[in-house]
Amino acid sequence: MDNPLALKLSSFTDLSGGDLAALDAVIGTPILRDAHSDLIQDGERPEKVILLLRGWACRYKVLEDGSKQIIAYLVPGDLCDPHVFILDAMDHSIGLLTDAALAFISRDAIIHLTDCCPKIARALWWSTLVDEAVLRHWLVNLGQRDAFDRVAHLFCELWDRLRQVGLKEDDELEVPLTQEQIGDTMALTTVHVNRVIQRMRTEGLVSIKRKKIRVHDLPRLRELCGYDPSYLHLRRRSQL
Amino acid sequence: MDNPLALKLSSFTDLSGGDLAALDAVIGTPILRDAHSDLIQDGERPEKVILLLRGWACRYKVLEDGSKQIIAYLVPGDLCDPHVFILDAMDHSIGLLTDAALAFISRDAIIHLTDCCPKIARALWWSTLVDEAVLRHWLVNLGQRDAFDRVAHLFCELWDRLRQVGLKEDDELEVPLTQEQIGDTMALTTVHVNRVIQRMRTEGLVSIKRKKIRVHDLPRLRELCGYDPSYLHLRRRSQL
DNA sequence: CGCTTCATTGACCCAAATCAATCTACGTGG
DNA sequence: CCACGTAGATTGATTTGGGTCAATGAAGCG
Repeated sequence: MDNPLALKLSSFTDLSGGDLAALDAVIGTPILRDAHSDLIQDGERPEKVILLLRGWACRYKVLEDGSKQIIAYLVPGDLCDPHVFILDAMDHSIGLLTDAALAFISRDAIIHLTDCCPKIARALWWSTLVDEAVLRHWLVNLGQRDAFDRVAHLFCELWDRLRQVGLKEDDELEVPLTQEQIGDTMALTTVHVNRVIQRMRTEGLVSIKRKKIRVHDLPRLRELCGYDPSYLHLRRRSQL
Repeated sequence: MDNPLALKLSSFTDLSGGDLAALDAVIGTPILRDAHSDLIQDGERPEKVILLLRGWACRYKVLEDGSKQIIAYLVPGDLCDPHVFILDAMDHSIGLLTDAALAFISRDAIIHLTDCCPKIARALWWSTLVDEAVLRHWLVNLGQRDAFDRVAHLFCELWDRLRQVGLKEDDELEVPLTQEQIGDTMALTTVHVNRVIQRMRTEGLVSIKRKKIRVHDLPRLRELCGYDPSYLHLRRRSQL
């Protein structure tokens, strides 16, 4: 299966052949975009739903004083706001962190998809609820945890999310983020992110290869920061 | 109109008489509960959707080390997670901050309501998207703003949300929260919240009457903290 | 080879935390 | 009616995690 959305939704529900075909149909020809371009900007009115097929993106908000907060990461298989048409205008931007392949899905196609395939509708709901749970978890991170635990939690979460869409077969995680981006995510300065990662490195938890951070020792990282992945709701509700 | 949910949804869409009747029907006899009790706890599986009719509640998460983060406030008219049945278990708790009146709505009643009344279904969707926008805004607050601005933003938001459900006719806002609760919300210690509020008091922005904080000078508070309420999406999308 | 983008390091600073008392207003039982 | 207990608000002294500022590497690239 090379449709990361289908793969992600499958981790929640059993999709039929028809469901899978419907999910493939909405994608069409992938559109390629370069890193650092914005998919949609704060204040714009979205006309399409964006599905990320390859690469990484993020939601972010820039304040008047120039400070920036990354609000969420989008990885392959993530669909931004299937029901965003209801609102008037975006209250944040979505930008690409890497080169990416995208599918732009029209409002009508989304409506058709959910009307035809109740399982998909339900699975998209689930996905939306998980996105919200992740947001709540980030809020708890920023509010209550120190710098080390914040960064460690981020790595643990990305590990689990990438594994869910089949992008992690090995036992290492490669993080394609600059230390500045990690800082904008966890509300730390580049300098401090660097010091945290230094510490992780001297403790043998991560290493740097070609400017990319690699996480080796996930079990110990999890234990050190008290990570509990239940908020990702990776298991489906038993009776469904 | 004494149904705060109907009032809230009306601010987004025009509800018919039938819609209003349907919304009244799901409420039934309000249930009274005392402050400080939990409506649902972390790890439990919700069986009913909770509608808050009177009083204040909050979502919160307690960490292993005992620290607590308030994740959201629920005020009259707020419905928690209309689609929470999809998930396996709660990843946070919901507790009452004041004495309250509630309606517990069954899963079937929610499904019936949304199946019969497409306008209500859409308005509930809108409400869910606004909740998520508020959460994103809080994340930006915790990550990028200093103590004064965080507390000021909270007051401004509560002002707008209460006005939306008809609980604010005068030009003052009474905040029924302890300084400790404000601290747990904005990730500050009680001591520091107190100092921030002292400052607001000496600058004539708020006052304390009978242990309740009262906000007088909203315009200046808004200006001082750079508050922009667009994230609450109080205006409906024009063409709907 | 010179840019440019990231990563790294050191010296110093500050907003907010911590610790530790008070103070105040209620509410309650006697 | 009052002494007492308790939750919450205040205040002061001190500490600290992380920020700020300012260079210095180091790798990739046109």
